[in-house]
Amino acid sequence: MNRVEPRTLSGFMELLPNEQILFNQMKEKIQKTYERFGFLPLDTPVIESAEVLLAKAGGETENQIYRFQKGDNDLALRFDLTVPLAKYVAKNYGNLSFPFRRYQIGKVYRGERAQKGRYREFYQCDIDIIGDGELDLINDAEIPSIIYTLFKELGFNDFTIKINNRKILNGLFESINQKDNSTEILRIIDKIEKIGKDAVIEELKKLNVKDEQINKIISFIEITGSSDEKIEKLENLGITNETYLKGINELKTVVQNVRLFGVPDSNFMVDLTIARGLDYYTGTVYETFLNKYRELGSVCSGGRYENLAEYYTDKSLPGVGISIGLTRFFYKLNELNIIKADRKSISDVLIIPVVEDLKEPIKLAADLRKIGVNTEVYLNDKKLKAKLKYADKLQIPYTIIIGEDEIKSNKIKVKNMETGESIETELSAEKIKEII
RNA sequence: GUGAGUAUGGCGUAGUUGGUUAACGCGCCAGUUUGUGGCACUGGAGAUCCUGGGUUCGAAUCCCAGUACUCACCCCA
Repeated sequence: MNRVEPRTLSGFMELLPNEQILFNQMKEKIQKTYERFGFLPLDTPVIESAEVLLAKAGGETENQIYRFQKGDNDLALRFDLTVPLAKYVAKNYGNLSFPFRRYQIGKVYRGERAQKGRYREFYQCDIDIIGDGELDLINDAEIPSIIYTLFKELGFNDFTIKINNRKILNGLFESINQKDNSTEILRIIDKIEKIGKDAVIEELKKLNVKDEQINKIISFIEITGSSDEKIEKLENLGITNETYLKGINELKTVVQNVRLFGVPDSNFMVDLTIARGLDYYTGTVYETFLNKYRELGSVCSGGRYENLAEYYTDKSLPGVGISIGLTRFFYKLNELNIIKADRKSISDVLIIPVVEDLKEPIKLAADLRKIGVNTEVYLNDKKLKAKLKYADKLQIPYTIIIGEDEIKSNKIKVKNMETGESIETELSAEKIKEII
């Protein structure tokens, strides 16, 4: 027989059971938190018509998208969850209630060269709030409170949600006549933490930005102090550009209201270097860092955009949202041993039959499941030793052996596999549940 | 798209002046121990040494090509 080597494509994550259990737990916590804030679930197809997915596109996105023909259809795999959302809202505009709050957790695809912690197929966990015509700025302030609740829920305390406003940066660029280069400059500024101040200056010089302008940009992003102090310093820079002033006002409002939503100052701050590479953000932008693990980069980011679905509808649909790249986040947490995948089974109990007639063991399992106990019956004809070894290897916490004696006497022993101790009780699901 | 590196049982690895039965750990199977797992001991199964070609009396080892994977850049989650 000509065997095919079993392999998984580069850039695609595949986990062992213990890791998958942990991954699913994280995914579930994220989902529960999103729902607690009233976000509605949404699931859209992984495959869309290329025309729809590439309505905007251009540049890198176009190069990285998986695109293929099936018959006469020109198809593509979604590369994020925002474009499908835009299509969905435009298509179902009449059936949705605005502001439309939706979450979506799903896989997206990017055909780029894989590298450490970077995948071609990965989960994004998105929330967005979409307004009809307008969306009040206070929504921008609620977002950090969701991030805050979420990371608390995931077991983190020492994290910082960094907040900035694109209008401030864009206004600054306008005021120094660098509006045309704004996307490029933003990208460079965004890298300051990684490459350092000097490298940023070098890159700006390559863009033919004048020294005087570079100095302005640098002294701007080097503004220090608390969130309120930074805002005050921005106001006192003497820049009169309209966009700039609007940005400051927005940022000020957001900061005040973030506090209203209960996020402590220890977990958020204004950071003027946060720019986000994506060019569709037009106002508030967010990035979240785990302070003890800065090397992870931003683990949750997003922002405000002026018009979600301009390529699909005339309706004006401003929105604000965030995304967590769960696959990468999980990979890195695991790599740094911040999380431990120590559960190898999801069974609470393994029932081990040592009789021919499986009626009683199967009935007991059904009874246990009915009252919420994850129960598994060992169904292969092996020696008792092998059956116990199975429970041991999967670290199933309890075992119950059922044979002729147990059925006759109506008494069983619940064995704690960690301590090795057994507790005798009645052959009844309720009694067993009390023990485990 | 650009650059560098790696490829040996299921997994992690050893294996260079080219030399005959490819080694070790983990895992797997069996036994010591016929209704009680983990520990220990004993034994066992399991390898187209990535693929194709070349050099050589002889290649896991040297050369060429291909493929895959990894890392970095670009970009991004």
